[in-house]
Amino acid sequence: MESSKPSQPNRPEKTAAILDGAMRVFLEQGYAGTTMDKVASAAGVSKPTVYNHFQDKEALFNALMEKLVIENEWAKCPVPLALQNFSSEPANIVLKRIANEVIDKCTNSSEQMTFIRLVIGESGRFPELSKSFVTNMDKPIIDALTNYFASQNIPTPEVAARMFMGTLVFFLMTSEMMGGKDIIPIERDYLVDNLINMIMKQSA
Amino acid sequence: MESSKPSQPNRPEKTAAILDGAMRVFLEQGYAGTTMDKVASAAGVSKPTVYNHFQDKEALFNALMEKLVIENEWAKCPVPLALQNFSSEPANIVLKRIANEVIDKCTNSSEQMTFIRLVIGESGRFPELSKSFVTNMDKPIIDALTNYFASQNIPTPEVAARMFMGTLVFFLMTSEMMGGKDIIPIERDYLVDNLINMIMKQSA
DNA sequence: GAATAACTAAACTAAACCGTTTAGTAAAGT
DNA sequence: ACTTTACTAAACGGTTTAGTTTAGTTATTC
Repeated sequence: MESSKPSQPNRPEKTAAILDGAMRVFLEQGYAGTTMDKVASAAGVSKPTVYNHFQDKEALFNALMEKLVIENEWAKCPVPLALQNFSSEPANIVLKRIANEVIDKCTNSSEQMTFIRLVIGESGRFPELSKSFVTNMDKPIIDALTNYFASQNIPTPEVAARMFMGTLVFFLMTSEMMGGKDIIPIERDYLVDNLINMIMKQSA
Repeated sequence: MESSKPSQPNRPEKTAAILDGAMRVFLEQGYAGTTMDKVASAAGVSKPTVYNHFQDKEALFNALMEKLVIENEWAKCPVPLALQNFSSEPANIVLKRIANEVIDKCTNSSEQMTFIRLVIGESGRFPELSKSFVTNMDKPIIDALTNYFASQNIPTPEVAARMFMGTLVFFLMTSEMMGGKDIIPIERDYLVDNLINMIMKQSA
């Protein structure tokens, strides 16, 4: 007779393969457009194995998104690290590099954009997911920027941090995500340079 | 024998009823969560009638979204109108009223938020929809703000307009749409006042 | 009063999909 | 050799859904 916990983790490498396949399908097709057959096929795994590792489609989706949110390179790499290591450089140089890294991360890999689209699109049905996104992605960036602006004697650093990120996010959303590049065009460097200028003028 | 166009518009009031019912269901359930039975029921109409007025689910969705985008009160009401009629008042008063109207429009009616969520969430599958959104919603607002900031001698009015809207949109997205009100809290008036302050300081 | 146009209610078709089951395989331990 | 564990391939059951069909109703018009 088996012990009362039959749901022992199976082969961990299979779990990883399933999550990897699920990532590709979910990011490409959205939640509703994803079928468990496609996930199994993309993972190189049989469908029952998927159900041995995850209870159902929703549990798989939640596990995947949690993983993507937590170990996302976006939150790990650019902003908090850049602000702690290079804060001896001039502020406009530091900020410009950060802005360009944020923009590049989104424009170069379409996965980043698709991921955010998915989080927003499903934030009605999966409110915990979007909260986790804010906690693990937005909050570290806003906190790091706020501290940095405070160290640069910007009078209202929380506001400056939100203006900085807000302007970049709005630019990315309208230009890239929603295909508005040619509808309300603006040169990227022109926007970034003047955004930084406007904020940094406050410290003088 | 009927003329070669059998698809004459049926009773227009039925068309309106279908669009109205479809609006409620689509905004509440999203594209995938919406069934044509629910639409027919919400519209007080039989399912074949839905299909007599619209070719299929996708055509109905497109027609509805096009209508919502074009005749949206958001694009009609606050920004362009406010800027043309009251531009004799002090700039910080005008901008504060606009900011509050934009925020109120989104926080008071959950439909506005759900609508935007839907547009973003489906912008992968319906790219024309999001482009239409940018054209009819973002562009008029950005253009009006740009002209206004130019009239107030702000040096880079296009950038200021994007900072203004970007900060508000970022605030609404993180706080309201993604449930981050308590995760990265900021007082609304504090944000709006200092956002306007920062921008208007540029004209001096 | 017959014909027509727009509609309704309800049943139906065809396909998709979630999740399960069945039967069987490969590898490891005992 | 026997059992157990983790898996595969394929089929299946039940549900949901887009879209259609059928039969009948209301209202208008000729």
